Amino acid sequence: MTLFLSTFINKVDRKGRVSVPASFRAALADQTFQGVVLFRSHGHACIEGFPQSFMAELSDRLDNFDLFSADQDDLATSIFGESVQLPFDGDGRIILPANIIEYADLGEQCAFVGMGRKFQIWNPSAFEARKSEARENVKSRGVTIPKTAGGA
Amino acid sequence: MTLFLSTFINKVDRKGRVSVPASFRAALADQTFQGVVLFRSHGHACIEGFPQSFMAELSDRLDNFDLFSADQDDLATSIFGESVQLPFDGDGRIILPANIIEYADLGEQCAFVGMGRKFQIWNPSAFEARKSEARENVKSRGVTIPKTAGGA
DNA sequence: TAAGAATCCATGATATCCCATAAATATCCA
DNA sequence: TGGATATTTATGGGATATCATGGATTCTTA
Repeated sequence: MTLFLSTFINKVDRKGRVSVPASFRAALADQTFQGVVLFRSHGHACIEGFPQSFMAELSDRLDNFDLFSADQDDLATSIFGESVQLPFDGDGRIILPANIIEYADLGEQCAFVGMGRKFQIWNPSAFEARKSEARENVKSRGVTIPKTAGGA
Repeated sequence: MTLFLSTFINKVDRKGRVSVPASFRAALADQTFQGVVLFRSHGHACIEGFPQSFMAELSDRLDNFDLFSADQDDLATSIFGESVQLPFDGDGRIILPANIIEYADLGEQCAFVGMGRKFQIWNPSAFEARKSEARENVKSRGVTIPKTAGGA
């Protein structure tokens, strides 16, 4: 199992610690770096989470932009420049930095949302809204999954 | 045999456990992940069930989208965020999460309905109603099965 | 030496594993 | 072919391990 699936709501304690769901940890077990990489999402008030090994692929994908384009520069800055690498403690928890908590408006709880090869961290009630929005978009815009390469 | 066929009604015990029909398990025997992936159906008050490999395929296809595009995000949220991955215990049972039981209104029993490459889980009496509805629709609208992909 | 981090330990809840039973099915052998 | 014996299944219950969580203790380092 290597995919991040399902949604888990865990508690953020007074120290900013939160358990990464056990199944997410299992999906990260084969990594050399035992932990996650987080950065603030561009499109939403949430946090993007990746395995450390996936960051290399992200970099490759960014190279498909023109090397000196404004877009490439912006993305690289906001992703690599702002990402944080958070190791698990002995009990599978990470400590969320203050700016992350603030950006995603995380309170006592946060939602870990599986997105396949990555995941997101949300304020639970904000995610509820996001969930219906996503479902609505898929339906109304008729978004489908392309069979092979070449999708939008 | 790799298809889910026929309908089986099994008991949901006090712990929320239910046996996956043996023939369904046989259809999943070649998988690396020994278990099923479930999510709430959009069209009906039932649960959709898939082999985990199906999710892996979806993930591969999603990789054709730009990583942070709105479409990718919407699809990943509504597909992966809302699914759950349930492993078999030693006796071929799974534990149904509370929100799944609630959504499909499952009581003491549930019906596993083979649908070919996927299956559905229903409240048995709700499924009886659904069955006659489906048969009626097929008859009145003269629905048929197209020869290959991309039919009518 | 005080503030913040990292590590360690305790605990209840829950999932996982293991075994027992009974019914249904399959298998075997005279 | 008949009938006795194995296997497989679905189901229930209890023991055990895991997980999320909170708090305490040790370690850094400013």
